[in-house]
Amino acid sequence: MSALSRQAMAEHGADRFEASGTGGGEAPAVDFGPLAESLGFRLRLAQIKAFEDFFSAFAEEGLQPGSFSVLITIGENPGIRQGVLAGALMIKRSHMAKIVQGFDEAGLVERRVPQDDRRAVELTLTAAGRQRVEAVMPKFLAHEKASAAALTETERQTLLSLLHKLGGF
Amino acid sequence: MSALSRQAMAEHGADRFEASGTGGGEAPAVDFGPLAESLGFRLRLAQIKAFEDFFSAFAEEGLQPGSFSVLITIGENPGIRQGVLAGALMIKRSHMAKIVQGFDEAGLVERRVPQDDRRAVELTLTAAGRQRVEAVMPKFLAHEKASAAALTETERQTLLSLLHKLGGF
DNA sequence: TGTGGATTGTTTTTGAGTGGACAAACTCTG
DNA sequence: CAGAGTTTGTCCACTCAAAAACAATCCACA
Repeated sequence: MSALSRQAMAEHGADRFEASGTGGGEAPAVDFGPLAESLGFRLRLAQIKAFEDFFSAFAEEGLQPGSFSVLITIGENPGIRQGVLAGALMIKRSHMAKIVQGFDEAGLVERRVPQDDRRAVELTLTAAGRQRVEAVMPKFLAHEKASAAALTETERQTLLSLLHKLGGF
Repeated sequence: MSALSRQAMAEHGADRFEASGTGGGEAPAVDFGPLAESLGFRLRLAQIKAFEDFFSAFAEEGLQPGSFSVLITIGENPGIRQGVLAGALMIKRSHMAKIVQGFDEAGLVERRVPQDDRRAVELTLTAAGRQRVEAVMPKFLAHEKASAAALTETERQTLLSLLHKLGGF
């Protein structure tokens, strides 16, 4: 049964997705019941898997998905406020403070307090920071491509669009 | 521009998704750069949002998405092995031990050691556990429906199928 | 002017989740 | 049967991330 053909069946509320083991042979099937139809549940499973893949690919670089996205986004938005960055990436401000502190100490990010609002912090990549991003980017793009290998390009774009729409932003 | 119409544009690599603030008015737009096209990144965003929604809906019940899914899955698969459960829900065995311990102490789950393999633990809901699940289920289903309100039913099913396919199980 | 409230980032504390070492039980092979 | 290797769950130490309390600054309005 193809994944997309399930659509018609589901209208009758009669199907149940199951978890069969990934590779190893005789993993018992698990019935997810109503969870199988839950977007939140499926999102969680997909995201955990995506994170694991990212980790195993970038472990040696000492990179984590979260902080890597911070670095890239600062590069794309020089002078961005720390709170705005946190909001966009859905990272709590308290956590963002830690992350930025780490990057600052590592010399990858510069924090600048603007004169018109001395509470705020504006973030920019240092030369080392830009260099770091450029160094890792090719591997990142390759990883992206590989992680979407199970989908056609059209499916991938559809998935992106639907996630985008679901988030409402 | 509709979310789905972006598909054609993206082929030319010229578009950039942006993060506009959800509600409050003048939130500055943030350029995600290559991240906007990243499945892992979009998954993370969508999942964080889904979790937050779940939390704000179920805070008073003292329920968390992860442990709730454990409870439901035990209910759907009486006698399931603890390790099998952990594998299906992508929860590490060490963590599952903690979760199950909590449910056991709360009297919601019964742990039984089968005779044919005295290392293993088989899990079943107690009467109180079943009652708990039944009590929360209507609210959960309503929450699911509300959280998918931004999508049509067809889009929702497509999204489920694509997530399913992406995970490869 | 100056005072109360809101915003911005930091610090502290708490909990979720992981990794690794471990003990007990099982299996396979000689 | 005996031993090595594997599987299953548990415990402990640790990291990641969130919640809450906090300090500094800004803003609105009398």
